[in-house]
Amino acid sequence: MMSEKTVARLSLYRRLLKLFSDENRHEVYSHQLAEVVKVTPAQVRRDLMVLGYNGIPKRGYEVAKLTECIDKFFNVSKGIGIILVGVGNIGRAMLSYFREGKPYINIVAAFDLDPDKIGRVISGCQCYHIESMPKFLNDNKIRTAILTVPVGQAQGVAEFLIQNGIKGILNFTPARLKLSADVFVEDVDITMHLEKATYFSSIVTK
Amino acid sequence: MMSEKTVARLSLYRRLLKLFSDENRHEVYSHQLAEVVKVTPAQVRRDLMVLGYNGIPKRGYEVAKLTECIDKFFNVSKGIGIILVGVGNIGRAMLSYFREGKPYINIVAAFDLDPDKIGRVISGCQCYHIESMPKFLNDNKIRTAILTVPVGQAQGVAEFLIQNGIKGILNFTPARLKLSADVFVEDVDITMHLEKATYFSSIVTK
DNA sequence: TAGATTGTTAATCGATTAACAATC
DNA sequence: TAGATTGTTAATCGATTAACAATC
Repeated sequence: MMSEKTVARLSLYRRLLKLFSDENRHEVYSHQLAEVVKVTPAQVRRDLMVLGYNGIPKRGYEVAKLTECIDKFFNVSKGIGIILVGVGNIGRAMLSYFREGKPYINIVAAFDLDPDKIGRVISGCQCYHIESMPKFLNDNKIRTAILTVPVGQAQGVAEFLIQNGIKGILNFTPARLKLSADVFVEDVDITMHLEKATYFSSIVTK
Repeated sequence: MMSEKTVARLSLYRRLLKLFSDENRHEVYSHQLAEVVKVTPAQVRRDLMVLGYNGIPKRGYEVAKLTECIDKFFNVSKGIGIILVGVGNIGRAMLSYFREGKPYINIVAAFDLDPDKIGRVISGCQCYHIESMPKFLNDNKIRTAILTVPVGQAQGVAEFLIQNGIKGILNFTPARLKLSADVFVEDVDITMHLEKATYFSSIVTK
């Protein structure tokens, strides 16, 4: 089983490789990736080993082939469809964010309760009533959802999601979801991140 | 020096304590906090030890006093002012998010380049031209900034921020900032989080 | 008292790094 | 060849947990 940190780093390497590719660089060394991601070159080599693609001593890794391997690891070719639940401020920001320049992950539908939002197209994404979600998920074989509902509704909506086949949730609410162990929850706890930033910015006086 | 993880957990404990307080619970055990945060009770006790407030065997921790200690740890009493740079979709979402129910952290000003935004009040926050930032930071002794500019401008704006006294950045851009070591950067890498969620939701079939 | 929880340390665990033979 | 980088493992490091005496 792949560690969460390795997966997170592979996502970063992927982005860096795109930059190298844009600059027409054909090879990259482990220490070049390591510098940006702030790990040792050995760690990078270790991460890349799991992809089953080998670098060449003295030449490094071929940018194109390595990109292909990481894309394969993340199943890019399939084109991943996800849904978003809760079209509030953060929900709309995410619809806009993932509309641009994320070619393989697409938010294919948004769901809400607010009659003002239902039926509208927001940042290119159709907004439906949450009641129509079960049928939608079943028809489209969606496994991942972005959760941007108000905190009080988070647990209930999350349970509703997994009842309908969702296996992974990107949780932007501050709620700590209690769900069965076979569901993956990635928390993005914005308040916590900001409290960390304010805490450390006040003590780094030195 | 406090570990980042400990600070992150203290932020979570703080929120949980507020919930306990709302329920009129006066005491809390380490294992009750541990369950929600998904660590062992020993870890919770260890985290709380650093606050210099002791629990009582058999009775646990007093919710009110413990809250007070964590608030003190995060310097709540001071009322922390932060700024936001880049009033795009995510920037506006953050302005709205931190306007509600975050009593001690306030976004006191937003900055942008877009003439359409400058001079407006967005989610209760005044929007200024980025040129007026140095004076504002100096007058108001701000140390923390939320960075929500387009990725291509992130590094430049971040350098501008630290030139003007910012010591901590909450970075919502996918850029990996290269800054001096005495600046704290908290990355919120949304694409990476989503890629993690999609990866793990596709392999938890079991 | 008996039983449960605390503060605290030693042991454990897992992730990271140093190191090095192999290789281009 | 000489020098640099790779794949890989043993050593290191730091964070977490188990364990237990002290305590209410």
